Amino acid sequence: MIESLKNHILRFVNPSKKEIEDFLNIIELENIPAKHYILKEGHYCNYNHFIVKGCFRSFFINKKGIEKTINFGIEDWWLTDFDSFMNRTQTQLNIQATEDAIVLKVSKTKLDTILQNSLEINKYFRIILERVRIADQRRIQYMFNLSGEELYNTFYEYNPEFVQRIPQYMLASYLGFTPEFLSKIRAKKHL
Amino acid sequence: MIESLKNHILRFVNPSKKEIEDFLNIIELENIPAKHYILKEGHYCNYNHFIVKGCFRSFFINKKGIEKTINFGIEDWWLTDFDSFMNRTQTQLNIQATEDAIVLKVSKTKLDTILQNSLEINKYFRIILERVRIADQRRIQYMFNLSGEELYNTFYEYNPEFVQRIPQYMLASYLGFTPEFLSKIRAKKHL
DNA sequence: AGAAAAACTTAATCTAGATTAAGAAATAAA
DNA sequence: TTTATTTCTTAATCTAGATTAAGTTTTTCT
Repeated sequence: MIESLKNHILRFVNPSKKEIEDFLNIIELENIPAKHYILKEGHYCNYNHFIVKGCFRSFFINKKGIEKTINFGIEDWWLTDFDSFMNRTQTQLNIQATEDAIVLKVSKTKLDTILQNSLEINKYFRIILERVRIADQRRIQYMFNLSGEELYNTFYEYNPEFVQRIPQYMLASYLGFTPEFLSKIRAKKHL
Repeated sequence: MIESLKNHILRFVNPSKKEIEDFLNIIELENIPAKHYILKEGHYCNYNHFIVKGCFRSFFINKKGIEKTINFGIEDWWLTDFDSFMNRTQTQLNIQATEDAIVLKVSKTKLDTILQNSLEINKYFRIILERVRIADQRRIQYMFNLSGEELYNTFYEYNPEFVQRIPQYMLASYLGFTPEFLSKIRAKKHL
């Protein structure tokens, strides 16, 4: 189980045996059944989660009471609310498993002790965050540049298997429009 | 000049004298007159820029030929196109000074040699990127949740002085709507 | 100071996507 | 294998913001 995280780390950096063992020692394994939450609005986000298996969505509830999905996470992704995690504030986010899942989680306090001294683990998270930044920027760029229909087509093109994996209304929300509109787009595509 | 970067680093991490000197030694100073570019579409982004003074915007040109501002940067911010910087790809972005500016820039190759060995500089950039991630997530959340008018009011509330500093059409573009619509919002506010 | 360029405003018209509502399919649960 | 719950579709109506176009104000340059 923990091998998948180890492999992920070794794809990016070259820690010593001790360095990686120290890190892996603070990791906790958790099974999350579908629909269960690993973070709920109003709570403090004390963990960063590495997804071994399964799929999650993070969403918040807007003033009209509608759920807005702002991110998905699948295998080999880290998932947390950095704002709450770093600044020790109450989160506005919910993070929910969309299918049965397995995560490796690390608490803020334990992670901090590792990051205090480990060059390679710092590198690892720096590199992960650089990649996240690229993805975020690309997403913002797409949101500005593309119509709803184009957003869907682009997403489908790059993530065809993932589209099957989640309910349509979640994808609609992630792309920034209503499920009704997504239905309309799909109807148009099929004839 | 380089003091401002030094101070910024010391706000987040505690490098040894040698560690910070080694880093500062690879930094180059550059003056950028208003309207000049530090990055142009189609080029390779070989530098990360720390803004000592002035203001920049990064934008791309969409298919309709319209400039879309996706970020601003002011004093004490790092500015680059990470996608191009990390992946050595041609950038789609333009980064332009909106006023006379001074930057400290560091090349990818030199930065890499520092990041190879320096714990504290890795920490520094990791922390910066965590903060950037928080800002990006918040921005995405706002874009989904708020109407154009609310986006403007929120931005104005948190950055009143900055609104004066840039042309309105750039702000409109950054917020995701047209300058005409921003004019309408402002007209409504004033009576 | 005067001309040119850049930035901003106003108003009429148009459209992508939201909203509302009701029914149909598909999944899950009992 | 029936019932309940969740998800998806269709269609009519509505609206925030885009587009177009023309005029005005402000800034920059010579």
